Amino acid sequence: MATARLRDVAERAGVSIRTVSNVVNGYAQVSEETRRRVEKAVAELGYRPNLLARNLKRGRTGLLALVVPELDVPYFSELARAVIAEARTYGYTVVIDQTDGEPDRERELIMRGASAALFDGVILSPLSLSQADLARRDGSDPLVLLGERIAESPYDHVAIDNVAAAYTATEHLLDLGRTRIAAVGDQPYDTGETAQLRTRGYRDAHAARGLAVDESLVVATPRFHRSDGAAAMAALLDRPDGPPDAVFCYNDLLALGAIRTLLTRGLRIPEDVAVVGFDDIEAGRYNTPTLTTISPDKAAIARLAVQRITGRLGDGPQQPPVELWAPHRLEIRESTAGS
Amino acid sequence: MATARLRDVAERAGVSIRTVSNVVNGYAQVSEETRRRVEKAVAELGYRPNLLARNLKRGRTGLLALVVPELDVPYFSELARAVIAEARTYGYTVVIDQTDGEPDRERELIMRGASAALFDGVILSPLSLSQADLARRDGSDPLVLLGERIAESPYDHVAIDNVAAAYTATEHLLDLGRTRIAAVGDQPYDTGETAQLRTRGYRDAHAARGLAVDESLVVATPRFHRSDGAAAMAALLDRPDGPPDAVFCYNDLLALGAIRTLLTRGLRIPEDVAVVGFDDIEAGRYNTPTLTTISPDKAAIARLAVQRITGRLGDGPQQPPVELWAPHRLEIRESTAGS
DNA sequence: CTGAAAGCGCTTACAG
DNA sequence: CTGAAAGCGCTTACAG
Repeated sequence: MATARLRDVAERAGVSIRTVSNVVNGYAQVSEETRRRVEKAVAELGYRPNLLARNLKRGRTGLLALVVPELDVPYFSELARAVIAEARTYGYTVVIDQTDGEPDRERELIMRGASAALFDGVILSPLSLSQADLARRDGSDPLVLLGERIAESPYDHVAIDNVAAAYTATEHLLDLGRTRIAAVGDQPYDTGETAQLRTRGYRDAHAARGLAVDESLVVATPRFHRSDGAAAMAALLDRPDGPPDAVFCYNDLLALGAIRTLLTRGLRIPEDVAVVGFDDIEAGRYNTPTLTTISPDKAAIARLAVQRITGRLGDGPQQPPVELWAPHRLEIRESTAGS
Repeated sequence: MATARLRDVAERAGVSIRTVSNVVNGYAQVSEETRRRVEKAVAELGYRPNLLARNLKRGRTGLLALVVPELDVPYFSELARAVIAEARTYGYTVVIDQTDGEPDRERELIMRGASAALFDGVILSPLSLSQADLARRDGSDPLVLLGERIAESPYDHVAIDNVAAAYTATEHLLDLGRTRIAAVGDQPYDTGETAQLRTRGYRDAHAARGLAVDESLVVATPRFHRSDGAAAMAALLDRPDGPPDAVFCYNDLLALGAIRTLLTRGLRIPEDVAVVGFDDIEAGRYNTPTLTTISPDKAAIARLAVQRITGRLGDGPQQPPVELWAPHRLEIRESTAGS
């Protein structure tokens, strides 16, 4: 009974399945009397259309997949909110998938999502799939990547300018007169492209003022969690040459972890150590001290990504892949400006 | 070309579609030579099985939906992580949907999810759908609800004991000698059932000691966000009779918002005001002060919910709906214990 | 306004 | 080991 089909409804109502389909979908004109009979049968049988069958026939599902590494990293959940809102304006429902950065899962999802008809399109924020991996695919899937196009890639990319953002963040610290600025969150390996771009911005800002970078102040972290930031900060404080006077963390979570360590050790923020984060998550706005951060325009990222996906869904001529840039700005708060 | 079908592969390889299906799914024995031909054709055509068609035929999708009000509320994203992990052990992929608490969306999702074949089952954390609403459905869907069964309901429920948890939290504050304990997060309306249970626990703890509750200290908040907690705390501080000496917030986000307000106003935590939250999200563990909170066993919630869903998916005899309880405990940290 | 029928792309008894 | 064929539950020209 949980599985009444169109045919069952038709039989019960004494009409053809075509007619049932018409009333269920609100198509065409159906006589009042027939409609009533059909609706009665639908109710009695508890009929609900099988979406798999409908989608198979229609050739679309109305579903967009958003694939992110970690949902409990606020940047991603906040981005998800923006994507969901944007997709709805196009009539799409978004369904979210978390990969935990496992390459197999990321691969599986772009396969099953983009080209296996389950989803009409996918927006992927790759973590363990390097840009090079992605460049190997043929690009015919409705897939938009979040993050700069580093290697040549056959897909659309939506990103903020990480080098420029990191440059701005570092410059802000330099403007404050800080001279020993640590950079926390480098990822000097294949899939750490975004982190590497931020490191580049950090270096460029120093170079622009003729300042040398103390390489020991550039610290790598395995992931971008609070615990990584706390641990990195602890290591920085334990250095024989004393603590840095500022820290640029590659995301807000790292910064929040670092702040916890600083406060626990009795250091003052920003007097002793100024801290800048990246992402502008809500937690940073309610932390004490509130967190200075780079704020990427998440709504813009969502808008560009969804637009690009839906644009590829029609039958129009396929456009060549592009790289789209969303704006960002520096949000100055207590962790660098005092209260 | 993006849409090569089984038939195309079969033609190219010069075999029947049955054979192609066999090699694609790794079924049966296929001669080395045939397999090679088929694999070559698959690669050349870039063939990937249409999952919609496969699922329609197989009668299952391997997809579980987790429907939550807000993904950027850390409790839900942390819960999502647990559900995803648990579901994987059963071979299920979970796909997440955010309703923003809109009743229409919650309704749509349980319709399309549970009984429209897109998902094999759904785990729903209802916000705007009251228990009464849910009780009206027929219960034949593979649907598990998160939250206590308040009204009679035909579905399985998985929850923690909110009354007991709130009782424990309040008792902890009373044990500290606090006498004016505010409760922040009441929702005295139809869909605020969980909040109301927490208020009941708060009252019971007072009653158990023969203490009267100052009704003006029970404050409602529209939602459970940091901003709501900050605003509620500000209002509490502005009272003519002075601030409370403790606050029990119905989730950690409210507590974090309240703490921000307290710190901004120059009050000391816990000396002037002790704060207890609910949920045990990561942010509370890195906040300064770290947050005392009720820690629901999210892994247990996930385990029970997924088990229950998968249990309903087989062909076995259907069991009557049950109410399952996950454990919780009080996690004492700096916001009540000092540092 | 409504029927009979083809077909979306698969899987899988049934034969051989 | 492999084919020919039915059917999962829909939608939708094509007729009438």
